[in-house]
Amino acid sequence: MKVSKDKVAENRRNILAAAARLFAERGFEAVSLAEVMKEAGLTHGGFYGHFASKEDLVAQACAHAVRPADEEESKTLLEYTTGYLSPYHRDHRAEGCPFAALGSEAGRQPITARHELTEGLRRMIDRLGHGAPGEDPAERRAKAIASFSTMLGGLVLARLADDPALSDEILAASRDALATV
Amino acid sequence: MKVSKDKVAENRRNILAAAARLFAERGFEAVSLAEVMKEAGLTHGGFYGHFASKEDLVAQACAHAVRPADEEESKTLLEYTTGYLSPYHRDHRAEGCPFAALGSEAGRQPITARHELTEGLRRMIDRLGHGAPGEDPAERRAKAIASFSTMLGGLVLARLADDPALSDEILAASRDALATV
DNA sequence: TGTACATCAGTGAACGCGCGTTCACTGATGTAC
DNA sequence: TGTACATCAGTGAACGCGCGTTCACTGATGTAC
Repeated sequence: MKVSKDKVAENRRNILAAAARLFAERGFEAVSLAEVMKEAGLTHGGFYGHFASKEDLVAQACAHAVRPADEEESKTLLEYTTGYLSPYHRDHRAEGCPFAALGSEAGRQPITARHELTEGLRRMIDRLGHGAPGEDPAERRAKAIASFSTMLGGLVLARLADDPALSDEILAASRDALATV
Repeated sequence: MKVSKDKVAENRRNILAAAARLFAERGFEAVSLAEVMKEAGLTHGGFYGHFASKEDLVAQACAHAVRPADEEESKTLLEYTTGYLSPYHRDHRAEGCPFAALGSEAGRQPITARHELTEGLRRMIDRLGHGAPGEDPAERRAKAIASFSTMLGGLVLARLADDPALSDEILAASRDALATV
């Protein structure tokens, strides 16, 4: 049955949100289109009315995942770091940083998805740069990049470790290193 | 046809090496068992004579990928950093660091694979800690962990970025930050 | 040392299954009058 | 504003395909004598 234009737009947003969540949780390949549609409250046949292919969904879900968050603009780098390298963030992949959730897979995705993620990464670097300490913009930008590398790597390693003590130690060591930047 | 015991052992090593290479290049799920066996010079039917399942192969390939490299033991942390955050390493995923190639997927793998990777991570931290500067072992260890986080994150982001200039900038900023530790 | 044969690593066809994708159909929407 | 009907978003069965896995078979290995 046909649905209203508003409902169509809402369905599309739901599909993107469901895809972004599921991809972050289980990876691009492990999630089927049927699962995404079910999570969005629809049946799988309607998918191709919204997207051209799974590859298209992956790219648009990446764009959705890295879209500007509006708030948090005024956080300092250090404040951001503490929340990023927290046990809560480590344990909640689906609602966390998409770069940490999908980072190593992202490099092998089609250029469309990589491009969306790269644009998101630029915004992230700019945002962190505004809250970073340093004499001139170039120094602040370099600090933002290096700090984000440490955050991302620390979170990925903390999620990888199957020993909670080691995992906590990785979070703490990465946090402490960033506290002295 | 039956083959000699030596050949069986060699075949097994070839399967593990092929799997580790292909997994690092394309991820665990995108690589089929038939591809692994073909790369190892065998046909797919023989797979189950060596491994119980794909999950078993994934775990053992992880163990293979993070096995101690014997050499490089005496490198300083800074020397290691330079090679790690190099364009060559970024552009050669298959022969590079398995944590960077598979990091974000690894956290969602079965516990068997995560355990092998965690053991490899412990060895990596110990090795880097020996070459790290610092007053006492605890300080050197913390430095090794934070530095490896920066290396891993920097490499993952450099591989993700579809803009070569941004990618190079990420490598350089991460390298420079580690040079002053 | 030489021979006879049981063992078993590897082969390749076959399996069931879930995937991405397609399509005829349904029925609410929204436009033309 | 009210009615008639063309449009089209969503449904669910169906498709071909490649996957992980199984298995009857082959023939070189390596052991028993």
